[in-house]
Amino acid sequence: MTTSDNQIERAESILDAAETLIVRYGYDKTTVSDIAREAGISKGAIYLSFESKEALFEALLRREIAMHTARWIELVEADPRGGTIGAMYRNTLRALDERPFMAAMFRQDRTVMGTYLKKKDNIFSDGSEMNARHEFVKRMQAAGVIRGDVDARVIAHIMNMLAYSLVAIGDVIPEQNIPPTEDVLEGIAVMMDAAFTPEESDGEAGKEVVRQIVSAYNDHLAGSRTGDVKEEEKS
Amino acid sequence: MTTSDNQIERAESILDAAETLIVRYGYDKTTVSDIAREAGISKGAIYLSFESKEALFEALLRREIAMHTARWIELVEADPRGGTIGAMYRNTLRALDERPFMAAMFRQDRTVMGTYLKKKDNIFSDGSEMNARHEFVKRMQAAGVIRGDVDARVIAHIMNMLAYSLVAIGDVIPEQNIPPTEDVLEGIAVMMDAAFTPEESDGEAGKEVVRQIVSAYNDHLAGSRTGDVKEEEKS
DNA sequence: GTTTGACCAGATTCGTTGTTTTGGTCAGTT
DNA sequence: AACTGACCAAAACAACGAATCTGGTCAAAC
Repeated sequence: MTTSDNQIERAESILDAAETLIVRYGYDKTTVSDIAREAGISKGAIYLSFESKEALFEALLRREIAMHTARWIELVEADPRGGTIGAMYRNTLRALDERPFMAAMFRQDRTVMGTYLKKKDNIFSDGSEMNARHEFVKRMQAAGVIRGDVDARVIAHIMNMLAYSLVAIGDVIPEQNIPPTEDVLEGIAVMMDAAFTPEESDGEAGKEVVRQIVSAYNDHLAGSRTGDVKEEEKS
Repeated sequence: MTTSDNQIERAESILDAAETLIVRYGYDKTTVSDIAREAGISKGAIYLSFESKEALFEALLRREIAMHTARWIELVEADPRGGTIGAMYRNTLRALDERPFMAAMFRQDRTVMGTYLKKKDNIFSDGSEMNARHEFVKRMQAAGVIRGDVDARVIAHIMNMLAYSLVAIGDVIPEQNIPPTEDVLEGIAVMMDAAFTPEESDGEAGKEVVRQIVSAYNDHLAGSRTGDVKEEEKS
C-alpha cells in the first residue's frame, strides 16, 4: 500500500463523514470541525486533503455523481430487458431515487446545499445536466434505440422534467398521495417505450451505448479533478 | 342591474387589482391598502366584499382555478384533434403555462404565495389536485379514451409530475437551456397518445367527458364559496 | 513527514430597543 | 345605505453592539 493510497483512503473517509452530516444537517450547519470529529481526525488534517470547505463539498458532489453513474450502469447490466430506452431511463431514475444526496443535488435543495448555491461559479450554473441528457438521447437515436423522428432536445427535456419532478414533487404533494415509487417508475418506463422505442429494436444495442458513454464520462472526470490538494504541491 | 350585480362587479374589480399586485409583489408585500388604491376605492370598502385579507386571497385562488378551467375547455373545444388524451392534456398544460398566477399556485411559489402557505388549513393542504386528476383519468378510461390496463393513479401522477415540472423546472435549469414551450407540449402530447391512447379511439368521446367534468366542477364550486361577505349578513 | 488543536480575524447570530407597517375597525361623511 | 379614512393594537422590521461561531492557519507535538 503506497502513501498515495493512504491519501485517497483518508480523503474518502472524510467525504463519508461529510456526506452523513451534510445529508442530515445541510452544508451551512455542518462545520469543518464537525466533519473532522465525525471522521475521527483533527480539523487541520482536513486541510491536508482539501483546499477549502467549498472544495471538499465539490469533491463530494463529484463523487456522488460518479457513484450514481456507477449504480446506474450496474442496474442496467443486471436488468434482463435493460436495453430499451424505457428500461434504461427507469434505471437512471431508480439510481437517482436510491441516493438521497444525489436527489438533493438534482433538485438543488436549499436546506441541503445551503449557501453553496449562492456562489458565483457553482458546478450547477453551467447547465451541464441538460447537455448530458441531450447527448445521451442523440447517441441513442444514432444506435436505433430511440425513434429518430422526434427532436432529441425535446425528449431530453421531458426526461429531465420527469427526473426533476420525481425528486422535487414532494414539496407540493403530501407523501401519502404519491403512488409507490416502483409503480411510478414502471409506468414511466412503459410510457417511454411505447412512445420512443422504434418498431424494430435490438434489446442489447442500448446497453453498449451506455457502456461507451459511461467510460467516456469517466475519462472526462479523471482529467478534470480540482480542489483536492495535489501530491506535487506538498513537497 | 341589481344591487347584487354591483356587489359582484365590485368584488371582481378588487380581485383584478389584487391579482396584478400579488403576481408582481407577492402576497406578503401586497397590503390591503395597496389593493384598495389599485382598485380606486377605500380600504374599508374592501371589507364590505371580503371578510379578511386571507379570504380575499382564497377567493382569488378559486377564481384563478375557475378561469384556468374555463380556458382549458375553450382550448379543447377549439382544437380540431382535441379529443385524445394527449391533446386534452396538452391543452391543460398550455392553459396552465399561459397564466402566471396559476403557474405560481401550482408550484406553490413562496415569493408569490408568501406566508399564506404557512397557514394551517390553506387550500392546498388537502391534496385535492391529485384527486381531481385521478378522477379525470378514471373517467377517461371509462370512456375508452385512455387504455384501461394501466393504473389510473400512476397515470394521474405522471401527469402531475409533468405539469409541476413544466412550471417549476425553471428554478433549476437556466431558461436558455429549455426548449420552446410549444415544442415541449407537442412532444408530451405525442408521447401521451402513443402510450395511453387505445388502438380504437373515438376522437370526440374525450371532449364530451371534459364537458361533463367541468360542469360538475362548476356545480361543486357554486356550493362551496366561503369567505366572501354574504348578502344575508349585511342586513 | 504527519498530524494536531489552540488561535485569529471575519462573519454570523443574538438580544434588545425603538420605529414603522399592517390588518382590521368604526364614527362620521356622502 | 354605501363608503371613507383616521385610528389602534399587534406584528414586522431596523438598528445596534455583544457574544458566539467558523473557516482557515501554523507553531508545536508526535
